Amino acid sequence: MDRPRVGLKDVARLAGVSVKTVSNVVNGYVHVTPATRTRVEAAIKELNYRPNLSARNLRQGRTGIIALAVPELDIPYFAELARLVVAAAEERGLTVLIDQTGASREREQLVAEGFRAHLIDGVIFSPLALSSEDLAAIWDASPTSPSPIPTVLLGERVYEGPADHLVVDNVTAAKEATLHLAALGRRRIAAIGAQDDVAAETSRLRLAGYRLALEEAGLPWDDRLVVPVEAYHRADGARAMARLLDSGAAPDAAFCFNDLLALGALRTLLERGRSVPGDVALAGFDDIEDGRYSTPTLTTISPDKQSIARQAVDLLAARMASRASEPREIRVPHRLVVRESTGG
Amino acid sequence: MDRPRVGLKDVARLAGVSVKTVSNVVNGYVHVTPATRTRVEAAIKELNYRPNLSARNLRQGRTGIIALAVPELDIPYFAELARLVVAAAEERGLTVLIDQTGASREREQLVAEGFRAHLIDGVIFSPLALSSEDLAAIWDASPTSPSPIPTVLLGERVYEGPADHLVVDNVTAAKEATLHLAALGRRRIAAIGAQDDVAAETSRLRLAGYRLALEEAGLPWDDRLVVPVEAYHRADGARAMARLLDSGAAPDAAFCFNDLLALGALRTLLERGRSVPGDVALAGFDDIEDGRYSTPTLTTISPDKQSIARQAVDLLAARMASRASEPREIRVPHRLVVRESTGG
DNA sequence: ATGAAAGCGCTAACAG
DNA sequence: CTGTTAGCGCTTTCAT
Repeated sequence: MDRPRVGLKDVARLAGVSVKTVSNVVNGYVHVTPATRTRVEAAIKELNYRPNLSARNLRQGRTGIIALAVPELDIPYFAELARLVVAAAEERGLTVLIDQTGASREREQLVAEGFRAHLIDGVIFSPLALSSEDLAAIWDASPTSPSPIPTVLLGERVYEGPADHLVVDNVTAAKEATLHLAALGRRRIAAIGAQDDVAAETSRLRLAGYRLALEEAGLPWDDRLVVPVEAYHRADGARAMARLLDSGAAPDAAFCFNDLLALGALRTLLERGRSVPGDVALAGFDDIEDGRYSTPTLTTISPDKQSIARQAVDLLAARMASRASEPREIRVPHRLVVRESTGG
Repeated sequence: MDRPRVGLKDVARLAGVSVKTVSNVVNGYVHVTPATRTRVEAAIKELNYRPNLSARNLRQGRTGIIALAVPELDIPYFAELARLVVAAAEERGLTVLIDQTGASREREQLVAEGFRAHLIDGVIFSPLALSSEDLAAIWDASPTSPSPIPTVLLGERVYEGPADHLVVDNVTAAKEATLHLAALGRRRIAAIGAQDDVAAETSRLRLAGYRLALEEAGLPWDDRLVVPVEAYHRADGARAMARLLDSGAAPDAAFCFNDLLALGALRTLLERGRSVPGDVALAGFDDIEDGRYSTPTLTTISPDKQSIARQAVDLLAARMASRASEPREIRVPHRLVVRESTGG
């Protein structure tokens, strides 16, 4: 019951041609007589031949596999992104291997180092725990070390190195969201999602946008309204809002640094009998599906994920093709989507 | 700026040993003098050597990669499952390649046929569109064809063939959920998630459980309360509930065949000013995170996903090791989790 | 404990 | 248009 190993040679023998011809047929080369082509195809079918990808990869020096490194698959934003990236890659004949880093610095370092070198041709990387310094340390390492694996970085401009960046304008977007809350007449706008970690670039930028918005709206900065979180999950948002309410300095609005935090905060508010947006208006970031079906539906910043996925794959493909191109930075559009949680 | 290709040979030369010795060191074989081992390791580090996995795979005839084939990653149930499977596989030194079938029959057929043969050693497969007949057609095909790729099937017992099954007792679970609703005194319990498709085994089984529960509770069957859906997304649940309400034959409870449908239905109910569970009690299936943070929180059937993931990988590993084992069927435990949507 | 050499299945030169 | 042949980088006998 062992799987019979059938190779090009076997097909060639059966079809009465050479391996080269079979190879040509398999790879869809043009210069093959229809007659031989048919014969070869019949033989392939009869033997149920499958090309051995390992061998092909070995020969060609590439695998056609790219990695998508994300913190966690069950964060809806990354799940949605993953689906889109896989689809975009498929159109280009690339296979995607998804790597979950768990937002761990160690795992992310491995990814950046290209620990699966020779298995993957490139990586689309959404770093969370890694700082700019970490990346620099890895990529600028020793001059004798191989040049880094072709990489496209998602989310922030974290490193001035040989990688393309696909960035969302976090500062502007956060500012827009906060200004929207201010425009509703809210005066005590909380920010949920601050992070102490030096590597938390996203958090820093969104906080900066929040701060700018306060200034522009003429609202005072209040430390008690800025709530740090450990991670960007629903549970963290729920806890953060509970802390705010318990502190006595209750807000009348909150800008949450992602939708999951907002959904957690929403749960806490409703659980405690507050109305949204009546008592507290809520805005998030990411535009995940959940926010379109929660009650109230969630106002959010919507980055163009479709565009992120497509361009990430395009950039990576280009970079894999010609190793030596200049690093490019592409700004991804976003828009504020107003829904019920801010009375839209 | 081309990546210098460094191979075993280069390391061997630098360390002043043979390739075999380097290979031994890399693979952690025992019979190596500490002295040589150190020397080799230094050389590896200096050259930044990475073993070429394609070559290793070619030689060994296996890749250490398994596929997880699921309909869509941004269905939270599958995202959660994917995370767990990836983690479990990693513990066993396996890499997971996630395949999105989009619930398309064609794509699922490819997976079952092992279209990435020689790249993946086995597959954990959650078929949705494929019928038992489809699988039989593929696997029993011709006697000359190679034996199918080691496969573990998730979800239903779809095929009496050389694959292991990891099944949730859908009938019993659906019955439990429906009986729970009946026990609340609800008389007009809707079923959301019926599917016409012959291949929709899940739907059929959950519907069967619903029917059994009605009988046991002495409730009449009412066709108008059984709502078909196209897919198992929030939007379908929302539409289904809208249809129910518009039909005039409004239910006082609904068993939704998954949590996403329930969340969609919930949205419609709240949007139209109905109270949950006051006017309509709601139960789902899957126990995804969302249901723990919705308002009201969602009563649901919780299959042990951790156990599914772990056992799927274990079964697959065993099957890959010895091709000829008897197909096994393992029942995964589930429990009813009562939350606010049924007044828990 | 280490070395030499064969060959996994494929593609890319190069012939014919 | 098709055939022959040489490796891709690694593991694995078989020697030593």
